[in-house]
Amino acid sequence: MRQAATVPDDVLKLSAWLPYRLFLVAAQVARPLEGFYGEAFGLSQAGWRILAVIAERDSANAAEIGRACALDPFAVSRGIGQLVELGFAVRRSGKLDRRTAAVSITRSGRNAFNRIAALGNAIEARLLSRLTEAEQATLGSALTRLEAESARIDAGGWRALLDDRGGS
Amino acid sequence: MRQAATVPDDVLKLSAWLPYRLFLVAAQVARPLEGFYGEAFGLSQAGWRILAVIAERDSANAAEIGRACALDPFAVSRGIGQLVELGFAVRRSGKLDRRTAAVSITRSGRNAFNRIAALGNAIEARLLSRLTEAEQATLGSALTRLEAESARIDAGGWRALLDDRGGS
DNA sequence: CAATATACTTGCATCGTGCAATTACCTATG
DNA sequence: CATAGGTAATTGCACGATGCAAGTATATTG
Repeated sequence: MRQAATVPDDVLKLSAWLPYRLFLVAAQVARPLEGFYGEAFGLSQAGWRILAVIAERDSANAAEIGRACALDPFAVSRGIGQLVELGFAVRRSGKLDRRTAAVSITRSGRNAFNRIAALGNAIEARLLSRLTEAEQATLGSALTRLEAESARIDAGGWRALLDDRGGS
Repeated sequence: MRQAATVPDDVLKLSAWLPYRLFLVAAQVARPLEGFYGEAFGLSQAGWRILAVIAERDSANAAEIGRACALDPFAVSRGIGQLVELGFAVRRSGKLDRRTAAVSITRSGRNAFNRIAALGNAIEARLLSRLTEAEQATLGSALTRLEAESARIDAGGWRALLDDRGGS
């Protein structure tokens, strides 16, 4: 009964694998929200993210937006285009560097944002209602470190993952 | 100075919004993994998820697979098709109900799975290395409840979110 | 004042996704 | 036991998202 060879230590149970669990919650919660802003405003996911970013700034250029919501320049450009078409944002060419454009939210963009944010907050509240205050605090602090570590993992690529043990 | 009207309680800061934070970690961590199994095996995300599911079962039909990895029947069918083409899975028509097919992993499918799972485990280890044991336990238990609550949110759709206060 | 670099945009080819229609099969009913 | 209706899975097609090459406009540098 040399069964050991058929049970490698590489087992991975999808439903218990941390990245999948995070993905699952994020995906399940994103669907109703996307449904809402899609139907109500014809907004794409990138459009919503960008709208949220410019809602909390006076203005931002494409690079800043991309950094703030993890979108590549192409997606940012198209997302801004969509918001401008919808009348939710305006582009003004940058005063200092005219290759950049200062994007800002319009009044009707802010109205849309407020409606979507209300739903977003309701979703977050539903999730948090299942956690104690202590758990919420722990989760928040843990997520900060997970965000940093996942950014490093992403930056390193898969080749870097196969040999090295642990991190700094 | 009736400024209150211009500062509604609908503010939502993307970078502090729980669903976005979960999404961000999941997405950043998924990219290197997808890069790996995409280049190495020509596998899609659905293909990888299905492979992981049939790796832990003797066989499964499409409906079971879909339930286990949150994929709709179309995606499952196409994912299985891909795995069969790659030689990673075989379909045998179900003995009890011949509308269903019993899908099982092949030897070479398991080889591929083991290689990918090694990477997946490395990623998870990197993430967990940033958390204390206590935090890992709290996160695990919190995620269980978040999974359940997000499933309810998803099932209810966005209309159910706008009026009701709290949950059960 | 070229030459090169940067910020962003556009076009195009490709791929994933959603949905209607289809096939094959099972089950219940008269 | 024929058939009507339901279910599991698949396929075709249309559409939108995504990735990348190339283009435009502007800035910077030697």
